[in-house]
Amino acid sequence: MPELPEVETVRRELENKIKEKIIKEVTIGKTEKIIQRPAPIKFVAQLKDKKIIGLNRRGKYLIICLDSGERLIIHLGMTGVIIYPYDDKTIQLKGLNSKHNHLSLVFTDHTQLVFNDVRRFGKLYLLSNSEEIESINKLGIEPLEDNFTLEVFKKILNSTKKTKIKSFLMNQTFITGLGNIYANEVLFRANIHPLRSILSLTEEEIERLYQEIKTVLTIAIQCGGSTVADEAFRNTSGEKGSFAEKIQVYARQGEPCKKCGQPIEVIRIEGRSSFICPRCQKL
DNA sequence: AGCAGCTCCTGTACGC
DNA sequence: TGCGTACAGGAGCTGC
Repeated sequence: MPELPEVETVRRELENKIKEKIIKEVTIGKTEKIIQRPAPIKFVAQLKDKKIIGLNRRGKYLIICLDSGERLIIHLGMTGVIIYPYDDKTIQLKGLNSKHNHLSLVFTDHTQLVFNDVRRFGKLYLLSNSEEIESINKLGIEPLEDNFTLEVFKKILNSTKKTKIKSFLMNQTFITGLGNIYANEVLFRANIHPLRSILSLTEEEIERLYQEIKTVLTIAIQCGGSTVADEAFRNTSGEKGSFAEKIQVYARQGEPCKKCGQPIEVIRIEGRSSFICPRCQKL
């Protein structure tokens, strides 16, 4: 699923490709629920004739800035993909079906950008320059920004001591950008069991955790994101990222731990699969 | 406060 | 072969 590194990969690629382009035509799919606001008719009308001046990211949200001061905000959900330049024939080769296209932007140079999302967990917003949304306002700190220091990390941990560490990492209001794959990887690499409470963590473990959050996300961005078996992450050209090869625990149940050889186990935490090495990550 | 459990959704994998 | 079912999970929600 797209987490911070995947969204950042899309942002970087897309920024080079679509900056300065002017939207000529806007088409939305039948599933209008994906458009959170404004109402679909207004959403389409307001995008028309706008020029793209830059792309930002906040957590897992992609923010496309327009010359009008408005922002087109995209959350990829589980299976959302942005394809540019879009071509009806070639997307099938990438394993995508055009019936799941939910937004299409045709630019004045006749190239096309498409947002495709099979499971429809993605969300689209078009906000005026002053408009804000709660889901972004409440997001926590960006783990790759300079202000995410060890001291700040400890302070955030201190605000919610009883929470289990996996829940903490997955909760976007503390640190934003980690999803199930990277939360699993970070905990494995730091040798910490996902059910450990924050209160139980030693100073050393907290430091390892801090380092691994930054390391894992940085490596993943360098790899252009990840793609695992059931997951459809593609960059904007439809290519798969290469972080998948570096994954240590996610979806490896039954396979030997890459550190000690013990079979990886899977447990469910808050409805999500957690993959652990029972020897390296003790409760 | 924290968490279990449910919802949204479709494609894939599996058992019979 | 085909049908039913479980599963994948980001985020928002209810309710204990």
